[in-house]
Amino acid sequence: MGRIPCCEKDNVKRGQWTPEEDNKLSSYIAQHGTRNWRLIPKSAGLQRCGKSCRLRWTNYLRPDLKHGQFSEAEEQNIIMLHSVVGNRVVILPELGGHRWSLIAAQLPGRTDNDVKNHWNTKLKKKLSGMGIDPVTHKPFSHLMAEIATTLAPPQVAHLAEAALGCFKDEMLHLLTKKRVDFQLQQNTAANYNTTISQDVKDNTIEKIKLGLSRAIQEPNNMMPSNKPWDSAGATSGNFSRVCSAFPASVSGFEYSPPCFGNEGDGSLSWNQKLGDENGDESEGGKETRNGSSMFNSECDLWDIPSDNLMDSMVYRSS
DNA sequence: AAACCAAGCAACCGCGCTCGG
DNA sequence: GCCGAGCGCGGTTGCTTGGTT
Repeated sequence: MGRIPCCEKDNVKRGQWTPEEDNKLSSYIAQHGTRNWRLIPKSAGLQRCGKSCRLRWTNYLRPDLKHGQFSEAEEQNIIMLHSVVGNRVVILPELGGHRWSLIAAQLPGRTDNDVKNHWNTKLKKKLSGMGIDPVTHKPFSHLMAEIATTLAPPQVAHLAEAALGCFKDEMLHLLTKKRVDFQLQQNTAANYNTTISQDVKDNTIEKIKLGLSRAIQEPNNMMPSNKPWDSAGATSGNFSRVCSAFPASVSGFEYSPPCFGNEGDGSLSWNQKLGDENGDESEGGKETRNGSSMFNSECDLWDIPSDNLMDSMVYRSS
């Protein structure tokens, strides 16, 4: 019981659109509108599937579309809106839309495909790099602490070890690729104004690796030695010490997206606790600082209560 | 200079919903 | 109420491009 295909695939061209095809489609739609997508390709003289024409029009040819880079304000909007609607995909149809289309509706000239691609390729990584889970918009350290409260004491130790293992690769990648380069730049500019040898670079990488391996190999230092694990709070607190083993770029801030409130006080701040030792000038630090300014800018979207936001979105999209 | 790799983007696919007959 | 066509959505794929080795 297969679904009827939207067109005969044999006679249909696929892949990249040519400028001629774009012109044909644009001029046809300008004259006749987008009444019936199945008929459009035939009438416009295109060997394309109607669905393909619709996609090309809605994602690329529509005259009101904005092409090019996303601005920082747009990125703020996407992140903030995603934190509100990102986990509500099930109930969104009741609100008259789906996740990406709802978000795109708040960004004039951007399509859902644009927003989705930008999220998947850039923003997810950006948040991850800041130590924030792009799905829940909570700091990884908070998530780990939450999980830890549900586990028995021995499992917490294993979790911590596993977490360190999971983050190790990511952190090594970030640190060795970005931080080292940045440190090298700093050293070069500030101190010596000379070319750093490959030996120094390798040495720095080795130091970072060593630090991470130590963190993994010495779980006892992070765990209480003789206290009973009698309460969830204690477990969570202990786990935060485990989390403190992560570099500042991962665990050194508090993040409170609007959709989750702030566990009591309701403030919506993003408080970067900048370390005062060696890691301060790292790329990671820079990135988090950008994040900080990002969420405390003049138009501070984090200060919009989520309910107001949803109201406004439903109102505007209806 | 060539090969390889990763990121970004455009396009495709399949599923679910809506609406008209 | 049922059925099928059409549309829209999210997930995924594959091509292109730029950077690195």
